[in-house]
Amino acid sequence: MVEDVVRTLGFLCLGSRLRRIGERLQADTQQIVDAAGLGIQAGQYPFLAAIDRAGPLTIGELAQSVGITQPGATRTIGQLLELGLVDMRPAPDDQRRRLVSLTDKGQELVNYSKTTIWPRVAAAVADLCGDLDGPILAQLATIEDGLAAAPLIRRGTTAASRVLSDAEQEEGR
Amino acid sequence: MVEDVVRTLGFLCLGSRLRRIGERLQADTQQIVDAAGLGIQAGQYPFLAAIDRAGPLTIGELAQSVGITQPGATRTIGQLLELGLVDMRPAPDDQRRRLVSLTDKGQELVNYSKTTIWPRVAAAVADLCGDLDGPILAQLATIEDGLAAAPLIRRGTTAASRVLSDAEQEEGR
DNA sequence: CTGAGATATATTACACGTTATATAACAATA
DNA sequence: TATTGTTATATAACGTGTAATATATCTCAG
Repeated sequence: MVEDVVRTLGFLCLGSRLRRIGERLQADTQQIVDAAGLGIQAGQYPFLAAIDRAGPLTIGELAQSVGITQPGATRTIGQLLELGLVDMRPAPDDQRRRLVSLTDKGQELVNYSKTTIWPRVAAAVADLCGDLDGPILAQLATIEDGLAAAPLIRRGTTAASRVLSDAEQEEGR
Repeated sequence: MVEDVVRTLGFLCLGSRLRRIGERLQADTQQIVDAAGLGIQAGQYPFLAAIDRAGPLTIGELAQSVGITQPGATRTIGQLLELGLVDMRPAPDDQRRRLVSLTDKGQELVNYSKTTIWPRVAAAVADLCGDLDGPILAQLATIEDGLAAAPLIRRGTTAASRVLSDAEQEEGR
């Protein structure tokens, strides 16, 4: 077996490692989403969730809200337009801004996801790392080992509804 | 100010969030590397470090070692070949395998980086999150806030040598 | 020793992030 | 009001990960 250098090098490779774990988590999440038969990418959800929470948002606000750059937001919103999940029209007061809102179809998808997929994913992730504590490198090692032992799709199918609100509290610090 | 949904949604978006932070860390690391005037990408370092630690490795072993897929390893090694930092030749016993080793130039770069850049980066990251403890979501929030307050390049220029060995111990659990 | 399957690497196409820059609309001042 | 600068979005080019597949080499059963 070969040494995992990214893991061995600790803080030096923390960036690579976070990215790597994040990609793995997203891929695992995609499996759960796909299993529900919705034709959507997991990475598109934060955009829908942002509009669902805050009401119609401009491209720039969406970019800020999901934490990526504006061209990335423009592209993803383009995809969601194609899928008929969102609608875009110029803001009435400023023709430069484009207000993006959920279509009925988009709102339905969000409502459905909120009751089924999202709690399921949150519960699986919580099962993976919800009770962890301690230095970050140790937690990451546990998460990596945990994912190797059992992917998200085989985790946490119970107590799902509890988890979302916990997450929000967490952030409220 | 717009709400950060990825942060708000907690475990549900942990994948996106880890990726986002990882990308940010890597971009910050690149600044430090660039400041040293070496014409190398931060993401290429793990490959060099892997060979430096284990001796010549095949493409497949490198992929495993760095934790990416084989096509990614093939591409990065291609770049390092272009840069003259590594050498590749078929394994003597199996013509399918390609053994990748450091050139003199590559070894020099590693030796130099080991004494200057790597401790610098590790120290900056340790300064950012070395003393953190507690649930992972809280730690991530602190890291995000910390990066916003002061990027890596403005962190941890002292006590650098200590950090690398600590990281290795950490992993030894 | 030959043909079938397995394995290692290379190639291709794609996903999704970035930076840099173009374009359109707004704001302000000479 | 015409010009000049700023702001919002779109587009282009690129980086670096992935999955799917082609190609070359090895292994082994018949």
